[in-house]
Amino acid sequence: MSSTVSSLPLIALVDVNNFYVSCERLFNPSLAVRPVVVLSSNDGCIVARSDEAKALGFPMGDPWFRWRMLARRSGTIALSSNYELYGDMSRRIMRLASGFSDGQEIYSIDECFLSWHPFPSGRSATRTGEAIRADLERWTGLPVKIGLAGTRTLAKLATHWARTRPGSVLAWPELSPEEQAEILCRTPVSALWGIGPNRARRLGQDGIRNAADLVCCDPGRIADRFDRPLAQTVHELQGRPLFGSHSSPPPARQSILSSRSFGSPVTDPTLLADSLCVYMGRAAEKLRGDGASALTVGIWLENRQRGRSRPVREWRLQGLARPTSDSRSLIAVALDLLASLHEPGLPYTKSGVYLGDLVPAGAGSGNLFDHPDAIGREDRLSRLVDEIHRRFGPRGLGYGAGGLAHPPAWHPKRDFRSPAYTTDWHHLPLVRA
DNA sequence: TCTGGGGTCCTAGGACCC
DNA sequence: TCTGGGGTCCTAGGACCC
Repeated sequence: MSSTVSSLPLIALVDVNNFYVSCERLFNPSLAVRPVVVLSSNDGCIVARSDEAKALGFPMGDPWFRWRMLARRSGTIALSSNYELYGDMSRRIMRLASGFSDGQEIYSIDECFLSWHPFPSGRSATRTGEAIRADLERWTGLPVKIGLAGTRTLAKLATHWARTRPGSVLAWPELSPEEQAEILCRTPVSALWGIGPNRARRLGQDGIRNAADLVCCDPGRIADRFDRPLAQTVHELQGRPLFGSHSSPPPARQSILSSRSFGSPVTDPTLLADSLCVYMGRAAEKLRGDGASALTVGIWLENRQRGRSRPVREWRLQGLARPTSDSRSLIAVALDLLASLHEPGLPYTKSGVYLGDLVPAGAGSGNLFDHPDAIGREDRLSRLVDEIHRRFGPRGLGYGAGGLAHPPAWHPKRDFRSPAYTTDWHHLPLVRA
């Protein structure tokens, strides 16, 4: 195989290693060589692990209480999620990464796709990846791995194996056919992007166990026997890109959710209302940040009952007469819905809000009965609140339906939280000479 | 008493991702 | 006793229509 890629489109997946743990380690060097896990909101589940913690057997996504004893015995450090820190570090590294290619799509808080169309002929994909990795690490301190390939599914696969490479970079087109075949053989289908436990089990029943088995399949037959998304995965594995075109802008968000589990069960309707106000305030701010308005508002409440494996979740949805992004209007709808949903005495464990049918702000807004000045006033007030949040943080000013206590009684547990090193002056680390 | 066939739209729920 | 949060897409089934 030649050592360079010809003039074909190329996609790179940039993935920060153990992102949450790596963020924590940036500001707390004593974590550097110790096993570390980061817990989800409410200190519920393990959502990130250092390599040392992985080696000890801490699993992803499992409830924390099952692993507390192992943590104590092994000297593993557990930290609550610090989303202010992770969000800020994510913005920094994404902004830097966007400068390396023609196109960028931010896929998650710690991953983005970079694309070239075409990739310059004669240039080495491997060396390009290595240069990006070195710059990102130098500028942010965060360790990354990079996989490059002609399709996203192959770029994902390449990133999965990049950890085994000296420079943490793997360019699929620059591997020999033998190397490619070996990787496909050694990759179980469950490790491929888009194949979860369910599809892996069904494929196994047909004797399709690894990526090498799957890449030989006819996508049409896979679509008939299984489903279309799986057939698309086969297409992509064979090197024909389907997911995301190279030039189209990333699709607009279709819905916004905001929810949290309560630190302890809540029966008081005033506290439920307060939680919905806070979540709707957040969701509406995100909505305005997208330059969008919503036509559907929803809320849900959850209660967990003994003996039931899954919590009971009850929804209420409401269509709006005109699209809006005004926090107060959206909160008013949410509180109306709460009145019809809430059952007195039931101990709720979680609440959430939903904004759907999003349209660009201004589209179809206003009707005969709305005074234009009123719409302008709503908009200016919401944007003023956004500005206050940007300058003074979310506690600077908020919408409330009851509780002013801080932290509110329903607030999730965060017993092991680190400081907001990069977003709060009071949390700046001090260096003593 | 008899009671088709095909289309669309909506919703709930499942599968998957990080 | 203690099980996250925020998304996307697909499918099946019911309601409805002609």
